[in-house]
Amino acid sequence: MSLRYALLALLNVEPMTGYDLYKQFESSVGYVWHAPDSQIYPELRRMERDGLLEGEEVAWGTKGRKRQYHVTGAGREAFRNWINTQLDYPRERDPMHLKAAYLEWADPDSARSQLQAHAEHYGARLIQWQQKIQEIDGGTSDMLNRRLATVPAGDHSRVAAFKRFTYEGLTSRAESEIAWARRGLALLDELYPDGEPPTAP
Amino acid sequence: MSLRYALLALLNVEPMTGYDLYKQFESSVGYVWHAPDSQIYPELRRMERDGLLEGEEVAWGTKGRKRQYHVTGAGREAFRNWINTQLDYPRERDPMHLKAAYLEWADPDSARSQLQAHAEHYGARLIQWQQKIQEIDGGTSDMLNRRLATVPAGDHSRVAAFKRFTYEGLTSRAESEIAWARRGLALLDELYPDGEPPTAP
DNA sequence: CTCAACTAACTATCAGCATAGATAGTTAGT
DNA sequence: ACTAACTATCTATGCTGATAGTTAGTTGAG
Repeated sequence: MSLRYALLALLNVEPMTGYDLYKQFESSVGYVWHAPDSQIYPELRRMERDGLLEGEEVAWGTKGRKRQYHVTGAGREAFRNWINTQLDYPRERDPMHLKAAYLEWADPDSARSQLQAHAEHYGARLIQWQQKIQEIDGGTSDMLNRRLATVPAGDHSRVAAFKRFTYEGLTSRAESEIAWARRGLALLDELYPDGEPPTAP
Repeated sequence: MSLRYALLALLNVEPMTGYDLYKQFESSVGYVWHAPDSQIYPELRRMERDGLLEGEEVAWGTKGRKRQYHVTGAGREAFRNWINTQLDYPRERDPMHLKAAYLEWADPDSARSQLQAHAEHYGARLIQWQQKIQEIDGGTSDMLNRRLATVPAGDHSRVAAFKRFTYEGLTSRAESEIAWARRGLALLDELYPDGEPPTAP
């Protein structure tokens, strides 16, 4: 159900086509939320059906047509309603931590490379999210600037603060994952000091 | 696809019925991985069909019957294969962080209570996971003890170390989420010093 | 001019998971 | 003897998301 609200959030800034939204999710916005186009187009149709959006056929080239959606009053209300509603947390289900619990079954070299990959995965995210924070601080965030243009100047700092806050959360999560993976690598060195003992537990 | 391996992990320790496994996921094991019974029973049948498990009808009371599954050689191999395979990370998709990015739309009181709930949610998890660590350290973890009974004494410390490592990761993640939520609450106090300004952005 | 890359939208299929409910037998306490 | 709680298994429905296509028009570089 969150895809709907991610779409509303983006369309609150300005009207867009499904393809525009897809591009957003493929680039910077995708660092917070991602969706494939095969999910976006049908959802937009459902949202229009539900009265949250209104679509409008726009010419594109000579024969081309595209459908641009803008948020309706009901859409804005639904968004505000969502943002004020407590979300319910899913049960735990994390493949990497599940794996970690049974790492004695793994080939030590494989365990090492997987923890290494874990650190690298979050390392890459970390850089992206830190970059976002710098863009926010430097006023060079395209997304944020378009959003700021739609709110009174007095609210600018507030809007920026929440965006920054979001990325802070993501960076500290990434840092915690990296630290964990590093501890895991150290643990492997400790538990398998010499080369590679038999794999079968 | 991870459910399959979570089930194999549990069944590697001892044969169990679908209901036994369901109970495990409902209790302590559920702090790392959860699945409803409606997912477990069909998956067990598929796993038996795929030769990873063998099921056996066991009497239960006078008329009752239950099906107890044990892991086959192919099952153990599949598990070892999984644990040695690099997993691929899903794209970012976190409702709470999505929400946080648009918190200027929220009613400040609602924002506060949601961040409070976020901290409390992870606070509860934190306690559970810390408890697990203490059980591991104190040798009172039922699950771990049954698992240790199946491996040579020389491997005990290793097996325990990986379990502990898993819960360490989960606790530090929880701590990072709690810290983030607290920072959010402080931010709200900063941005809305006096009562509650108009909600509409 | 033409070809590659891009824009735009849509379809199909499948796994995972949530939710809800159905059925039937068992056990323990009153 | 009754009944509540538990054990055991199964089914149905629906949403989300991943993957992998298809179709058609547009734009820009060489």
